[in-house]
Amino acid sequence: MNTVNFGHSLARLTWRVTVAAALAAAAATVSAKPSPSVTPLPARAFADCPAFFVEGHVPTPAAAPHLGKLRALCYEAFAVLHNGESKTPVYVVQRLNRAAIDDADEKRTNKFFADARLPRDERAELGDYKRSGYSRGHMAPAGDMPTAQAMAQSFSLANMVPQAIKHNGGPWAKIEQDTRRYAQRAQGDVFVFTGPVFKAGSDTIGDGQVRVPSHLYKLVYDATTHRSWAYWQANDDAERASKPISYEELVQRTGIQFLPQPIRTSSR
DNA sequence: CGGGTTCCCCCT
DNA sequence: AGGGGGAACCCG
Repeated sequence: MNTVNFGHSLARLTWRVTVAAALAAAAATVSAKPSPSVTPLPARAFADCPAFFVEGHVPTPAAAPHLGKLRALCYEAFAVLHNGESKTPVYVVQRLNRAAIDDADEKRTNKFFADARLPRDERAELGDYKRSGYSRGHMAPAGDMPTAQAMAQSFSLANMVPQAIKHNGGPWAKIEQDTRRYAQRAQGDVFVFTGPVFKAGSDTIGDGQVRVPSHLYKLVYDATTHRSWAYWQANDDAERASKPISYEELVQRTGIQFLPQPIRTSSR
């Protein structure tokens, strides 16, 4: 219901969802007061798509509010660390380069779907977003997708957050285009992490209570020049273009160490 | 449920 | 003016 069966071509892909439920159950018995606990990522998280991660480093969020059951999802052109509590990504990661962007000329499909690889109680449904007042905002943008299959996959709600409509089509769209243009002119690989940040007591949409982020970020890391910068935007229709922040500042604000340490990185 | 159409807003 | 990010509505 409200999900998409990709059909034979995708079934052959042998995607695997890395499930951390067993670890979560074990962790729950450890502490009598399991206040904000985070499901530990299994050692083989993203084992099916290691190429999206800088030197194989899988960023793991520190314990924080609204971080629930974490699952690792591999797609053809991006990977999602999904949070079953917020029913959104923690982050979505892409590895872009000139060849990939030169291929990114697929026709936009607009076929949004609930991702059947996630348990029902951990995933957003189409009905949660309908008439919510928010748009279904891509984290890995449709405009970056190099193949028809990747384009279709990008419309998974596991790649979405409830986003202020004017923000999505306004300053955020420009950030996506700027990032795409940068990757097209880059010498080599550019890693991009995109995700939401939630305030305590944030709003939710729909019966499924999909959490509405207060901010969105997009980290760009050029693996050739070792330059990095991050966009940090309020999820608000009144938000305007703003100057990027440093990698270090983004780590402070999110509690997520996106890049392996030690790493040489400088601002743009 | 699929597909097509119409509309909206923002940015270049 | 055109393109890109969407929503909502209609119709088989």
